[in-house]
Amino acid sequence: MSINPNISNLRHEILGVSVSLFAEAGYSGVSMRDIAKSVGVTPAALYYHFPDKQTLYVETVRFALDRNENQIEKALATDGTPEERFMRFIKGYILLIHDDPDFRRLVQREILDTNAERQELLFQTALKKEYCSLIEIVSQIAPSVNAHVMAVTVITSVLYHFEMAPIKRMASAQLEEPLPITIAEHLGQILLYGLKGNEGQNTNENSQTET
Amino acid sequence: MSINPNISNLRHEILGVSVSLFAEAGYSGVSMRDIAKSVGVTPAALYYHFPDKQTLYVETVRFALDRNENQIEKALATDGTPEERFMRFIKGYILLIHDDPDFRRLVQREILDTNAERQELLFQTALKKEYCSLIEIVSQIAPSVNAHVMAVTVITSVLYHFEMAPIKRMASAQLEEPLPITIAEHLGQILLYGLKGNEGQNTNENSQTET
DNA sequence: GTCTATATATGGATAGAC
DNA sequence: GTCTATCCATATATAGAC
Repeated sequence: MSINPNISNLRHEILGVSVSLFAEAGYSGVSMRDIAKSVGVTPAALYYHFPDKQTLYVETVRFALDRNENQIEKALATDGTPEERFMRFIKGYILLIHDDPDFRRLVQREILDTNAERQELLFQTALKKEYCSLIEIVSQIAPSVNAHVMAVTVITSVLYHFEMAPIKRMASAQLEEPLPITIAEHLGQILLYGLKGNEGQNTNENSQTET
Repeated sequence: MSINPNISNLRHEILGVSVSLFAEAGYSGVSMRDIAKSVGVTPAALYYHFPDKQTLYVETVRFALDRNENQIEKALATDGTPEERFMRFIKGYILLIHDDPDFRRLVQREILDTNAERQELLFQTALKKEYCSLIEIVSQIAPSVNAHVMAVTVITSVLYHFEMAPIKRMASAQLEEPLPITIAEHLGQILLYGLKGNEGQNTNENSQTET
């Protein structure tokens, strides 16, 4: 949405290439020379568009967030029943996270990052909305469930699901990876039943199955 | 503890320091100088114990895995009902992942890593056992649930839960972080009910089960 | 086994030509 | 706006003294 046609093409090309490279190797795993080479310019050209590597990196993260903003908005739409919103969130995010692996990995790297300032940027601009929406939805569906644990469970489940694909293949060699929408439906059902099952028994002093 | 007293103390000290540093900043974010400085020796001393940085890194990952082997074995014990095993897995892993944040972050970095060889090492020595155990347990509890989706959901939920702590704090400022055992109980209930709720869908007669 | 000293490569960043 | 050329800090790794 915020793409201004007046702004140089090279700037956008740099950002697009940077998303891939930083997603693949992380901030310190990519040099300005790597980026310049991938774009097909000299390192000096990068410094015309960005004052330093740190700034280029932050702009890269913003760029990756921006290009998924529409999808994110759709997944967070507030119409429908809480159950519908819950499933829409999971489907929307699984698709988003599946379709843009560079975005997914960049977000995962940012979460691992210890730079407080950059983490603040990511959490404020990306994850906070999702988290608060989930808290709201979950509280409506099942007030007695710990909404924080549930929200975190949903976010981690969608955000990291596809990173486990290699394990699936190793455990059952000729397993064909299901379509993302199929995964979303299974995941949504599991988590939705998890919510409702807990709601069934509100007072849990001995909350586990009898042994 | 599998620490062999015959092996040099410095080697172990290097590995211990390396776990922290690599967990914090990743492979390319840590230099041999950084490690040497943290240990209190010169870089040359590192090269007496390890041929190069790559090898030191791989040994560091092994070291971090080894020091948690006992806990992992306990969490994977095969006695008890499937439901008991399921809860034991979640409790054991949440505790392990909570108590050794360096191990947790190192594993997360390895999962993000694109080096196929190193990923194979991690998946074979650490994650495969967990994954296969979960597939087995889940199939016993709820044969009609997609066991792969469920196993991946459980692993991602425990492995990444604590990385979302900053978000929790941002969303509700004075929220006190609950004890790991409390988190494990909530998470276990949600996921166990998710399993059973889905199972109820097909064969609707067992609301109360085994002894 | 650990140090000093150093070879050699690669990193971020800038000046000035065009 | 992009390039050539280069500065300078930092990186991995090794040789040889002790």
